[in-house]
Amino acid sequence: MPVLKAPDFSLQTTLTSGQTFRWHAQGSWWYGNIDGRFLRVRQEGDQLIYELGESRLSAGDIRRYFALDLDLGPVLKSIDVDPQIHQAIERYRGLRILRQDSWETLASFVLASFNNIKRIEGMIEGLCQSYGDAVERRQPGSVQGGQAPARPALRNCFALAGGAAAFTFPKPQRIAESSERKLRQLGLGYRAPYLLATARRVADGNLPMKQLRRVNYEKLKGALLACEGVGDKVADCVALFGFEKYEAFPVDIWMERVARRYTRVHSISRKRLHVWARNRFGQYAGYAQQYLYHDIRSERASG
DNA sequence: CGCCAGGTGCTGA
DNA sequence: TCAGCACATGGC
Repeated sequence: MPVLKAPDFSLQTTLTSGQTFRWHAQGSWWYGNIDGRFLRVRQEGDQLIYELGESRLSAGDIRRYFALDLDLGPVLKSIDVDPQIHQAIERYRGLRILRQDSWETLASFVLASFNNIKRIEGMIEGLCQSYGDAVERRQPGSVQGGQAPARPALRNCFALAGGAAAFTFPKPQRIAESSERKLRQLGLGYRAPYLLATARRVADGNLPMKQLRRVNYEKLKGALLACEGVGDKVADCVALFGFEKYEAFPVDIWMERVARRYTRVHSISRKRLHVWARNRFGQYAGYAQQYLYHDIRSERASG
C-alpha cells in the first residue's frame, strides 16, 4: 500500500476540525475524495497510508491536499504567543489546514452560515446526491465476463464506506441550472437563493475562481463578498480553506467565546475581534483560529 | 419542547 | 460604524 511521510500531522484532528464536511470514518480508515477522485486514508505514526482504487491521484496530489509539504513547526511557533493558543497547540498539534477545492469550499460555507455541522453535512450530502455524479462502488470479488452490465461512468471500490453509491460535489453549472424551489426542497432553507445566486455567479464567470487564486487576500475577500450569502465570516473561511490565505481569520460564535477567555469583555464586535486577532497572530492567523476553534469546541463537547 | 447552530442582509440611528 | 431584527430547519 502506498505511504506518505507525514510528520507533525494528525489525520483525525484535521478531518474533525470543522473545515471539511464529506469525510467518513470506518474502522481505522477515512473515506473521502479529492476533486472527485475517491480514496481512503489512515494514519500509523508519522505515516499516511492510502488506497486509491481506480482514482487517478498522484502522491503529490494527496500530499498537497493534506498540506504535508508545509513545515508546520515554524508556523506554530509564529502563532504561539500566549497561554491560550499554547494550550490549543499542545493538545492538537498536527492539525493542518487542508487545501480544498475553492468552489466546494465556497458553496459549503454558504450553507454553513447560522447552522450546525451535522446538518451542514446532511445538506451537502443531499446536494451531492441531487446534482453530483454517482460513483458506484465496485465489488472487489465480483465475477467478470459475459455482457458487462450498463456501467456508470465512474467506479471506485472506495467510493463509499457503507452501501449504495457515492457522489461527487456538483459543478457550479449544475446548481446554476436548478431553481430556488428545488434547492429549498433539499432543506437548504433561506440559504437556497444564496447558493443559487453564488453558483450562477461562478458559472457565469463573474467570480473567476481560477484567476482569484493569484490575487492577494484583500482582493480575494472583496470578490467573495460580492456574492449573496457571503459575509465576512464565510469569505474568511473560503479564503483560508479554499485559497490558502493563512492570514484569514474567520470570526464565528465560537471565536466570540474564545475572545471572552482572553478579555472577559462580554461584547466585542466581530469586526474588532477580526482586527485584534490578525494583529495578534500575524500571517498565520488562520492557523491560530483553527486551533482555537477546535480546542474550545472539543472542550465544550467533553464537558 | 426550547435552545442552538462555523451569519447574512436589511434598516434605522 | 453600530445595534436590532427576520430568516428555515433540524440536532439535541
